Amino acid sequence: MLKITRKVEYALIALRHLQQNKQAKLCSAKTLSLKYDIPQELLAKILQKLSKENIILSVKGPKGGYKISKDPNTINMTKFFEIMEGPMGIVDCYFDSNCEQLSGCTIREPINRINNSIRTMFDKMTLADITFK
Amino acid sequence: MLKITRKVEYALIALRHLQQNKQAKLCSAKTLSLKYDIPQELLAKILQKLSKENIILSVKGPKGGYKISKDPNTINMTKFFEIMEGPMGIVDCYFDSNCEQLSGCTIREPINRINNSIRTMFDKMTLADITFK
DNA sequence: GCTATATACGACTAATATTATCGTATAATA
DNA sequence: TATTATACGATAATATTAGTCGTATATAGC
Repeated sequence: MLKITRKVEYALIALRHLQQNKQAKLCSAKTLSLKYDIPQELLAKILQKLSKENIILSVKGPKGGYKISKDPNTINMTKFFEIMEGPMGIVDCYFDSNCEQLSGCTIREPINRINNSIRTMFDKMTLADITFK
Repeated sequence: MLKITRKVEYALIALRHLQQNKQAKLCSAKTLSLKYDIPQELLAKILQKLSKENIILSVKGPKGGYKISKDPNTINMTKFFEIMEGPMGIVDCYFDSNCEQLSGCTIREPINRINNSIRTMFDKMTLADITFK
């Protein structure tokens, strides 16, 4: 429980690399997958998602690849997690209105307090805290 | 990601009930499962685990059941989560020394900082924050 | 223009983890 | 001794996550 997924791990490793190894230089999915032993197709998809959200920039063709396109200090971890995996919460009830427990659930309020605490914590952290420090 | 499991949810709902409905009175797994629409066998196992850890007390036989046996103010959420699901961390690397990435992993330090933040947060919360408030 | 290399992306399969059920044993009440 | 309850290991069902495959598109270099 309370685990980040490998997708998120891979994304962070890749972003850290892109951040630290000269912002100007392009780096391909293949290069990263070999260097960090990450399945290439999977990493490619992750990078595509990050590119779609303009966190990194992609260039097609030979000599193509990815590079950082946004200051990682400007992206907080809540946003990053939600880009990677959708709405973040330790339970789904806030987003999933189909929960058949909803009416009888007795722990929604306390759970939401925990949710908010976690959110607040991640709101205060930025990608740079992970990719640079 | 970062979700609590249903086992934990069920445990919290049951504990809240036991806590609020007269500490002295025994309550069976069946009663709770009917009231909160939780699969009986599953709930029973959860209660057995809590009983093994002396958070609740179990009594066998007809008229048997469970009741709170420890002040929920004395059990912090880190301990509770670890009773329910084992070691808590947003990644396994701290516990799983088999991670083949370990040597090359570049995000262990920042990830551990997040881990510690979450732990610290849950260390400060007690079961009573959920079962009573 | 052609070839090689790279991103883009949807569909699919495999692996793993979670959730739930079943069977059987034991204890205690009446 | 019949009934009701906990104890617990084994297994089945389901959901989630991880990884693969096929195809399309862009572009650099020859």
